[in-house]
Formats: sequence, C-alpha cells, structure tokens
Amino acid sequence: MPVTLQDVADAAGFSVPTVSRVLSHSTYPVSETARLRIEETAKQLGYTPNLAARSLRTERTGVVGVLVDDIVSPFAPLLVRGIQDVLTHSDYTCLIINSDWNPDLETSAIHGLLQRPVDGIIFAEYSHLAHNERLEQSGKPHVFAHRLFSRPIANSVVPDDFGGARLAVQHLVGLGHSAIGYINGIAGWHSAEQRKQGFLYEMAAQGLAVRSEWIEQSMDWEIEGGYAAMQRMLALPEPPTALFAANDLIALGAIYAVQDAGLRVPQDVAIVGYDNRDLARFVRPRLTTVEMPVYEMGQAAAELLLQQIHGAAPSEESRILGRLYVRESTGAPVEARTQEDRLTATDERRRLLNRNPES
Amino acid sequence: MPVTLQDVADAAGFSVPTVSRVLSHSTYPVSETARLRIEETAKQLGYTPNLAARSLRTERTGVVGVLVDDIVSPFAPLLVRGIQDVLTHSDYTCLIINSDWNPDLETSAIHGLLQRPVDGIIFAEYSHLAHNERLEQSGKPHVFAHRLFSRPIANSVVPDDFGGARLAVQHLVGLGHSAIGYINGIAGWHSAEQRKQGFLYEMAAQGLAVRSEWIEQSMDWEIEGGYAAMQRMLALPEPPTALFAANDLIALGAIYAVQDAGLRVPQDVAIVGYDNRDLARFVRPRLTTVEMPVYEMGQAAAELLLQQIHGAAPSEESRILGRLYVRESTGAPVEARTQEDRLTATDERRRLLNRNPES
DNA sequence: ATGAAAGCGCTAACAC
DNA sequence: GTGTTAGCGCTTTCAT
Repeated sequence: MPVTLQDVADAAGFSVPTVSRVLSHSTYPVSETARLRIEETAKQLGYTPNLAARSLRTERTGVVGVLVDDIVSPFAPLLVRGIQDVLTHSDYTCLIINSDWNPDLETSAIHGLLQRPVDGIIFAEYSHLAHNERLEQSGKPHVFAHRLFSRPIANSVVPDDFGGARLAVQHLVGLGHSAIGYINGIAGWHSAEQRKQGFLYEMAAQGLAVRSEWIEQSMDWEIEGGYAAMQRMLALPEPPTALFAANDLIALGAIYAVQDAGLRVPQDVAIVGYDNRDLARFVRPRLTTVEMPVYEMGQAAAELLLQQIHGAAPSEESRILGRLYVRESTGAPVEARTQEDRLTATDERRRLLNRNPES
Repeated sequence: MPVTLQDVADAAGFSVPTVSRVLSHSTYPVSETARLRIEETAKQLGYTPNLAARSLRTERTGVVGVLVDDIVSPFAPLLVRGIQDVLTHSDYTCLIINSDWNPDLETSAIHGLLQRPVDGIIFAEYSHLAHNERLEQSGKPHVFAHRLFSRPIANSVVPDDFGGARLAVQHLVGLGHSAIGYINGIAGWHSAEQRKQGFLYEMAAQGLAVRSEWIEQSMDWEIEGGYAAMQRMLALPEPPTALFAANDLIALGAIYAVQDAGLRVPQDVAIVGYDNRDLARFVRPRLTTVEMPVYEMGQAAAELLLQQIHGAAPSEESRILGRLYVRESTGAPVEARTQEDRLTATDERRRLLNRNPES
C-alpha cells in the first residue's frame, strides 16, 4: 500500500494541508520546525506523491506527448533524445506515439493525446497535417519540429537546408575545387529544393560556373538513385572533380559509381553528403557530410514548448544549421576521426558501456 | 473548458454514474435507450474522459514505463517499437526514459516511474542492476528485455546468441566452407561468450575441425578491432576461407582488412556478421548477418508485461532466435536484395513517405 | 503559521 | 436498470 499525505500527516503530527505545502515545494510559508519534521518522516515512510491525484487538482501532468513518424526512422531517435534532455531538466517526461506517416493514425493519435493528461504536444514528424481542428480548439500548447511546410509557421523548428548546402560548397571550394556537381533528391521535396538553392547560391557567391550537365536528379533518396545519377555524370566528356549530394545515401551511391568506374574517392572525385547518418562513419571512404541537426532541433522544440506551457506568446519559426563533418571522402586523413566524432555525447555514453560488461 | 461526465449527464437527462457506465464501456447493464441517448450526446458535446481522474479511482493508468539505455543506441528504437506495437493494441502508451548506462540515473528513473502513474515497467537495457529493492517492494509488474544476466531470470526476454551463431556456421558450411574462422567480441561479455560457444558447438556438430589460430579476439566491438584481428588471421600460413564475426562492425573491419590485403569478399573469404544493423545493407559488399531480433523481443516483453498486469504468474525466461540475412558478403548476387530486406515493416512504412512529399 | 472544509472527475458499492 | 452516496489523494480557498 502506497504512503499518502494522510499517513505522513498522522505520523508527523501535522495536518494534511501543511504536509502538502512542504512536500509539494509550495512557496507557502511553513515554520522551519514543521518543514524539517515533515521532510524527515516523509523520507522515513518512503512517501511518494500520487501524480494522478495531483494532476486532477492542478491540471498539470508533467507529461508531454511526442508524435513521431516512426521511432525507427533514421532521425527520430536523436530528435526525441534532444527533446527528452531538455524536458527532463524541467521534470517532464514524454509519451512517444508513432503515426507511421499515416494521416488517419495521426489524427487519432492527436485525439488520444488530447484526452490523455499531457501538458503539450511536440510534432516531430517529417510531413503531414499542418492543421487539425480539435488540436486548435483544445488550446493545448504544441510545437512542430522537423516538419517542413511550404512557408514559415509559428512555433516550429526546421533545419536550415539552404545554409547547410552552402557549407558543403564552401568546403569543396576551400579544397581547391571549382568543377563541382550536384545530385539532387526527389524533385518537389522541400529539402531537395532548399539544398539545391543553397548549392546554386553559394556557387554564384564563389563566382563559380555551374554547368547544367553537372546537376543531376536522383530518382530516389537511396543508394541506387545516387549510383545511376553519378554514372550519367561520369559519362560526360568532362565530369566534375567534386560532388555534393542531397543526402548520404545518394552520396554513397555516387561513391560506388566512382569506384566502379575505376576512379578513386576523394582523389578523382571528392564527395560530400548530407544528413550525417550513422553510416557516414562506417563506409569506405568515410563520408564528409553536413549534419541534419536533429538533436538541436529537438532541444529547441522542447524549449519552445516549455515556453508555450508557461504562457509565452507564439514564436517565430526557428531554423537550425547543422555542422559540416569532414571525413575521408573529401580527403581527411584515413586515420583521423573528426574531433566531433569522438566527442558526440551519445558516443561517450555508449563508451561507458565498455566498463560495464555484465551485471 | 473540457466536457465532464456531469455535463453529459445533465444534457442527456441521466445521472452521472449511468453515463459513466455507458462511456467507460463497463459491462454493467444499461438500457438500450439510455445507452444510445448518452452516446449520442457525449459525441455531440465532444466528451473526452479525464484520464487523471479515472486513474485516481481505478489505479490503472494505461501507461507503461520503458527504461532504455539510450534511445539513440542501435537497438533501442526497434525494441521500443516492438513494445509499442503490442501495447498500442491494448490501449497502453509508453513513457520512455533513458538511463544512459548509469546505475544512479537508472535508480532514480525507477523511483520516478514508481511514483508516476504507470501500470508496469519494461527494462529494455543491455546491462545493470538486476535487483532493486524499491522495485520489488512496489510489487509493480516488470519484465526485462535484452538485459543479459549470467543466469536465466523470470519474466525476461533475451536473444538466443548461441542459436544465432549456429545459423551462421550452418550457412557457411552449406556454401561448402570447412575452414571457418571466428573473431570474438570483447572477452567476458555474455553475448561474446554465447556466440563463441554456438560457433564451437555447431562446428563440432558439423564434424569440422577448429584450429585455435582461426579463433581471434577483437579488442573492441568496432571496425578497428575487427580490422586488426583479421589482419592477424590473414598473416597465417593458411588463413580460413570463411569467417564468422561476433558483430557487424567487427565483420566490417574484417572485410576492410581482406580488401586491403588485395583479396576479395566473398570470393576469397566469405564473411558473416551478427546483429543486422542498418549498415549491413549499405556497405559494400552488403553484409550477410544474423539478426538481433530486437523487434520480436520487444513484442514478447510487452506481451509478458500485459500478462503480469493481468495477474499471471511469473514466467520463464524466453530466448528469441534471430534470422539469417543472406547478402553479398557470402555470395548473394549483387543485385538481389534479400526478400526480407524488401519486406521489413519499417521499410514499408518509410516507403509511404515517398508519396507524401510535402504538406 | 496552521487547520478545516471543499472539490477536481471519475467509478464502485449500495440501495431501490 | 437507475440513482444516491462515498471517496480515490491531492491542493486550494478560507478561517483562525
């Protein structure tokens, strides 16, 4: 049987409200003697508050709903982790729901979250419903992370794909390249367009010509599409000496195409990807890439939500720029892991595991 | 202002309890007229139950706590997804907490979960505390998934590493190999030992000799360790023609060592890994590997927990065997993705995304 | 500074 | 089959 306030009150010789005032960290004035006695006995009895009862009174639950496409998808875990790390600091926990890229599921998930005792909702999905009636009626604080809209939306956090693409070009130019090609992702996708625009913008800013045949279109976001697109580019009389690809898998496909043509990466073609997925550190050559800053986006979204919960006015869309990770595919020495690779918080955490082989 | 049972009762002309009986899907008898009227008005008013209030009465919350090492670690997301898919069917959601491989954090997470309104806890961590006083006192249902203990433990789900290793050997033998080497993971790790035992057992069962110099020890679970170990093996006067590695990264390191020695995988050395991490599908050659069946383990753990919640007796430890995924590193044709690769539920879900470029 | 009283929204026990 | 009554554990008036 769990210990209640009543139990503590009886044992300490005070009334329930007084005990509550002490144990709920209320700002209400309580005598020092009482406070000490009560804290002492609460500890001794092993009191833990019943959060359901507290929620019923306060209409706060300390729980935030997080809607992801699929926790298994490449970006979701790190995004969630960013959210958690911020929320934990404020004593919130989060309920994670998958919408599986399915609008119907998403709608029912929203309704579920609205009735469930959550103080706010974070939409950590790539696409879908920009608008939901019940959600807006409910007045529940909510923010959007990673969701791409055609135009800026309040309380949302998005990646700066335009700026990221510029970083990639700057890096290649810094290495001395001027003949730089680009393989885009699926046409019409917001991130594909943004990255392409960033590429074109920075090429112009660097005073470099962009030949139309150096811009290719991949049929997908996968290795296969990148492979085929790079094959076409290599068949040109004068292929570029460097390539920026719209994501890591396309870049990897391009690398394979270069290798199959009997050429080498980075010596014959230097290649930069986008996203900094895990595989970038495992393939050969290790892939230079622009990070999709999901962790930071999660943090930003959580902070935004906390502000909303505390009654702040809706804020502007915030864009977050990822960093460039320089690795072998653009000529970093084989032995050198980038410093960032070493210092990832997650890597550090995992490393700890090596000291704890078995319980 | 949310709609309460009282509101519905007033509007429908019934008492609160009657309305409750209808709307909480109680088995209590209610007249058909009343039921219809009440359901109608509830819908019209947009009634949604206050779960905090309900929990306070029923001492059930519909929430399960899931403790993971780190949601960002390789196996956690799929394990969590397995848990979610089962729990969702029974109208449970789950609260996910990271322990960061830190026993102190884990302890405080457990305490947090115990006071929080959760109906049960799933420990989805690799290692740590087998035992926690407060947890056992609390009597809260809990099960262990993926946690490796030196001996079988009730209500736990573990991977069948021994059996998985046998699958790897059987596959290589089936391809005609008899000179088969093994590179183990860090000595002393439960999974390393199990996989080694499975390897030795199956080699013996197949009547094959195991030369001691064909068994190597990697210094870590990473590419670097696998690379170094394979280099040593390749320096032997008579290296094996096939290799089983204790995990995918070690296998990948071994592949790189073979390639750097001017040999080819799978023609000169066929290689099988373990875990079936994402990278197995992206590297060249694609990696044949034994799956770590985390999704199924998550499902099993969730089912176990539901049984516990419904008062079932503690059950035996259950071992789950992963499947073998045959890919290029043991000779599958380059163009063939294995059928399983195509049919992964997650892949299917992700594929849907391609039809939903932007909202 | 402390206690008495009230009530959050819901369900379970008991009457009729 | 329905309504009345009570109470889950907590916080918040409002007295004192």
